[in-house]
Amino acid sequence: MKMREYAMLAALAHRPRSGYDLNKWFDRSASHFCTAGYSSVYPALAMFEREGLVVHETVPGERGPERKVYSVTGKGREALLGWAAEPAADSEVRDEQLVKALSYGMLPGGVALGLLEGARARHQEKLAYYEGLMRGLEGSRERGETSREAYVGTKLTLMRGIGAEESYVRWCDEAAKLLEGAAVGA
Amino acid sequence: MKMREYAMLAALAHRPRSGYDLNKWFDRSASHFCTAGYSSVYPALAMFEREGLVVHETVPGERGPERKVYSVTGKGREALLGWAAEPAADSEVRDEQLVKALSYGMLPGGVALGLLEGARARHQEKLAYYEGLMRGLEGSRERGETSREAYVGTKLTLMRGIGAEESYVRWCDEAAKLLEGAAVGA
DNA sequence: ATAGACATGTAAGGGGTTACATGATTTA
DNA sequence: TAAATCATGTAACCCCTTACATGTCTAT
Repeated sequence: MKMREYAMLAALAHRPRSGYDLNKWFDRSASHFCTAGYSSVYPALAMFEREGLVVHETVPGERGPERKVYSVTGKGREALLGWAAEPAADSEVRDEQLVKALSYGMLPGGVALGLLEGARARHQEKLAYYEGLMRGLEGSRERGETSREAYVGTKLTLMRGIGAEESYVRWCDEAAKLLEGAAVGA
Repeated sequence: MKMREYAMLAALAHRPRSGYDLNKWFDRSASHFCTAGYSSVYPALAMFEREGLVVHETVPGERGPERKVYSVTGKGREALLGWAAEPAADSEVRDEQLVKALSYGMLPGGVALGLLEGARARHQEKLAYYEGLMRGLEGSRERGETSREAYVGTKLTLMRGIGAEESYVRWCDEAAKLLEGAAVGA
């Protein structure tokens, strides 16, 4: 089983969810370390159920059609924790910005600076987004809506998201400084 | 054309290289933002040549068989710079460590702490590696072995590599602190 | 002579993204 | 009544990784 499947299992361990919810979770809360679309989620859920890692309950949708809400079984939790207790593989990053940055020294003056400014704004925005999620998590924990296990797991990923974006914003600033200093005409 | 191909073009613009060199460059200097193996590199090089983006010169290998050394043409440089001047897509990260961290609150005490220690060591090591590359780059620039364009491009990626690893090490420390405070028995 | 680095490629298989397909419910 | 959100799935294609295939040169 791949990382992505374990991510789903972990999200279900934090709280029972439907495939639709899982997809939203990937989009809104996990996209900075793992992604998935419907075509990964639904087949995975079916497989989990065949293997006895999850069970589902059909619930009438509050605002929409019927939902299949999945929860992890004891077996599923065991599989998850056995995997989580092993050392992790190196993380993989594909960053187009850095590939473009390889050529920033060849671009006419100012162009790269503009691109860095845009990148800075996008990362600053993401930073604010994760900070918002963090406030939401703390609130939900205080109101007793979130278990200690789920709180710790989610907080860890949000801390990383925030740290990563702060670090990226800093890079944008330092990169701009370097380009200003190294400008062709300077 | 995809990001990975432009990365190759940029590396060739910094300095002419063979497919073998390109592969080493991906492994040693670009793996923190873009990866590629032989089976991407050689077909891409052949395609670049068909499109007139690069030309190659066959050079007797100094310690080994013959090498095909590729350089970018004017057309290749144009294609590269045209692409580099466009805003970049969001970076994609696949971080198994964070997926495992989702379950750290469910792991028996101490286990997660041990995993974080191991992760910290690996990232600290990478940090030292990038710092070494940075020293090498500065030396090579001072000795006039590297053009200003190549220096700026490479420096930008190394700055990012260093910042990203520093930030990851910090996360490992903060995560450990959180787990110590939130331990089941605490 | 054998291991290891140098060097260039091809083939196959699996996983993941994108697009497709369908339908219910609510809100404007 | 149209758009947006809710909700569950399938199919096809592409890319990427892994493995395969071959050969040279140097150093031990």
